Amino acid sequence: MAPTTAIPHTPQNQTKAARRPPRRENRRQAVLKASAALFKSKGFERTSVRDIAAASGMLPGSIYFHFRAKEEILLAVQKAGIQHLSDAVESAILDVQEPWAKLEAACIAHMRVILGESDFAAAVLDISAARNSSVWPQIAAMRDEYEKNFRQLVDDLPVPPGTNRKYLRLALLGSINWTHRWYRPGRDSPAQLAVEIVWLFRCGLDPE
Amino acid sequence: MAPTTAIPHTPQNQTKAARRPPRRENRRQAVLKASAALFKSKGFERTSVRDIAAASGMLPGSIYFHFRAKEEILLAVQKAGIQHLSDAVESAILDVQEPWAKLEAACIAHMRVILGESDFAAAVLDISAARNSSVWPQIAAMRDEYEKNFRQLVDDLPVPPGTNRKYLRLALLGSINWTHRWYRPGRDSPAQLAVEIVWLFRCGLDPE
Amino acid sequence: MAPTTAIPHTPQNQTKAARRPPRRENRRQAVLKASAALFKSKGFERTSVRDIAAASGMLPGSIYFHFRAKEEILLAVQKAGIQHLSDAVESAILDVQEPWAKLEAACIAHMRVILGESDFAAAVLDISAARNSSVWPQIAAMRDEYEKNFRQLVDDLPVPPGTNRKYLRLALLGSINWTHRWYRPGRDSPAQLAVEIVWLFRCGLDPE
Amino acid sequence: MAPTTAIPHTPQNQTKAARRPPRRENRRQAVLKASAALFKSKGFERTSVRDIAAASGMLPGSIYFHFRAKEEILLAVQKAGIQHLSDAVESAILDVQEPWAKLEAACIAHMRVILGESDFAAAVLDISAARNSSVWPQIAAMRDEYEKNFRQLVDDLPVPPGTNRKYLRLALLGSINWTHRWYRPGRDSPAQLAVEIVWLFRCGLDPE
DNA sequence: AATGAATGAGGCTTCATTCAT
DNA sequence: GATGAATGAAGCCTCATTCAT
Repeated sequence: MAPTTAIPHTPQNQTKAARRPPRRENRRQAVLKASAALFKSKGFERTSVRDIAAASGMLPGSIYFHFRAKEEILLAVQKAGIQHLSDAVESAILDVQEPWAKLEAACIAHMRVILGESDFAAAVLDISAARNSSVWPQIAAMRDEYEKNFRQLVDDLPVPPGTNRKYLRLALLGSINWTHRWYRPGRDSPAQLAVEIVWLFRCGLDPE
Repeated sequence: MAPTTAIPHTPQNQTKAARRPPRRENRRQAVLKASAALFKSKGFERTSVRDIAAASGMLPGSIYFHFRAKEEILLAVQKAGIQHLSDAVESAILDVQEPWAKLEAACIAHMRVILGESDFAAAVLDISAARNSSVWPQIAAMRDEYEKNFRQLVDDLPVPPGTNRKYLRLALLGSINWTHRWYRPGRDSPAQLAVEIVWLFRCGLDPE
Repeated sequence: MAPTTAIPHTPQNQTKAARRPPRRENRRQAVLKASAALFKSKGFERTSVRDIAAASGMLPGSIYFHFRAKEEILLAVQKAGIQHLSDAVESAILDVQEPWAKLEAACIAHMRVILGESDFAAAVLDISAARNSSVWPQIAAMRDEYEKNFRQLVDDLPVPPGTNRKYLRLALLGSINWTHRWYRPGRDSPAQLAVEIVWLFRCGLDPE
Repeated sequence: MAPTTAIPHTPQNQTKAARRPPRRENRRQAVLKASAALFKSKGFERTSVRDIAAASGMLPGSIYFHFRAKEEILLAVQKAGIQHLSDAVESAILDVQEPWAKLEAACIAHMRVILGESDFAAAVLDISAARNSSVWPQIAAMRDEYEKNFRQLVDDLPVPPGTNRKYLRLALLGSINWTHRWYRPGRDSPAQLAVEIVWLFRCGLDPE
């Protein structure tokens, strides 16, 4: 008991061990946020480390205290973007049971992120810088891991026998991800778009 | 036969008008071909003018006899790629009348090009370098022009009333273009893939 | 005796003077040892303060508690290396009287150190970093001081009149120091090498 | 015959093929010369590519038209230095027959170069930058090749049976090369120094 | 005594581009 | 038509050092 009454006077001590890392982590996050925004607007290759430093309120050399190389920033941005997507999708499907509803919920969550304001998600969709970088293997692994969610969702769908589920999944993902090339906020929300697209796949068009 | 006897008197003129331009054009095409291949494998930004020159059998300075700037090469590559697509699609739908068959023919042609060996088409699908370049407006205009084909094809489709044809078109294009991110030559040919995807949109999945 | 009775009242003083400095001195020695090893294997310029810190189990900033600048580490390493040599030579010649035997003893001691495992001595022989540093004057002074030993030894030698003792000394030192560029532990020990070399100078080769 | 009368009007053509390379070669030599001087006075690591460019009358980027990397300049400087030595020694011993005289001639030539004004030879003797560079294997090979000359010269010497010729050679080379650490132009010339040193090895000191 | 974080200058190198020849 | 040589800006990154804590 004595200790517990003695320590309250020095709350810094307790928080020091808990706050220091956050400090560093904050700066790191600042770099990532600035980088994601720059990557989105100018592309990875056209963004210089100087740009990133300036946007993060640092000097160029300081970036290298937090990241070993420019490509490690790319990796971290991609990781964060995929994590955003993953978190959103997983929490969206948590309480949904019916297969089509579950898929729809996942698509809505996915699309809300990629069409939302997250610069991170935008970075995920621009694959070309990632594919040509030295960290592509790691990025590809994370992407695959994320796509497993959709594989499961599509596999659970009640579809006519003979349906190629792989093509179905990839066609759906293509339709959905392609939206970020043309979508502009306006009449329809990302969620409505998701619903429409899932509906297209579900019901088809042929009136006959 | 007559020409061969008539022309010999002005050999320079003829060679100037008939041989030089081809020669120059040949070199230009060589640069474009090499560039498209390099852009495909390394990306635009990671391809240097030196790389292009080396792959074209020239020295760096010589490139500038054919193009005013690196980004003009990008523009020309994109133009050629879109032209390939356009030619293929237009000739494919020429003799087809039925709307769904016509769309299918277009998709098959489109997909054959983008999944084929044309480095030019691959360059077209990597939008990010183009979007961040100074020639993006011109590239965007060409892409739009090409997509008009598909707008027409989708508009001619007999679909249930209330169908959002814009979303349908974009979803279809998304599914189709997305293939170049995952397709590997093997069991199914690009044409079969196109058929499958169009079928998905046409018939839907819901067994009920 | 008086001091020992006066001090017990201030135990802090004693521990401060007797315990803390050793601790600090230990860390300092650790830095020097790590530095000597790194300088030997990578050279002074290619060794970063970070390298030294890591090899000493510290962080970069901590080095500066013990040394004001990287070049002061170089100075300290050189000083330690020369001290090793000096101690070895002085104790080796202590009980030897005969001039040639005395020189031989010195050479054996010298060569044992420079061909031994002391990273410090190796640092001494790599003159180029030292010569280009800002602490070169101090280093040069220490080297000169050490070489005085050999000057004395050579001056005491009974040699034919007309012999240029300066050249003799420098030729001998050259032969001896050069060994560290080619010697590899094996058949002959450093001491045997020293004996051979001194013998060469003493007896000459010309059979006539 | 006709051609020979037609061509004189364009003498540039002929010289173009013969002068262009020299032009490039001249600039390359300028870089090497400036580099050797800078390496001698500041050391390789403390010499920046900017320094070299400035001393060669170029901009930093231009250096890389002539050399692929800073270390390739080091390699070229070392190569030139060793070539100087090799040429000097080979031509010096060409007409000498008697073994001791031949060795002496070689030593004189060698020492004239290393104590002369050639910045290249000075670079050769500063081994530490070379040893820590990535081009060390190539440099080491060239050095070995050069030292073979001396191996031959020492092997041809008439010496008492039991003499270790390897140690003899290395001791002699040590004495000779060490001079560049202490020699200052003055009373004795490099050649006189060489004679004295060879004499030391030949005749020994022991008056008995 | 030591550390974490940052600094800012400077390192080597690449690059698109130019231009006399 | 093409080349060789150079340019100069900018690229990524490392480094010795500092300083509040």
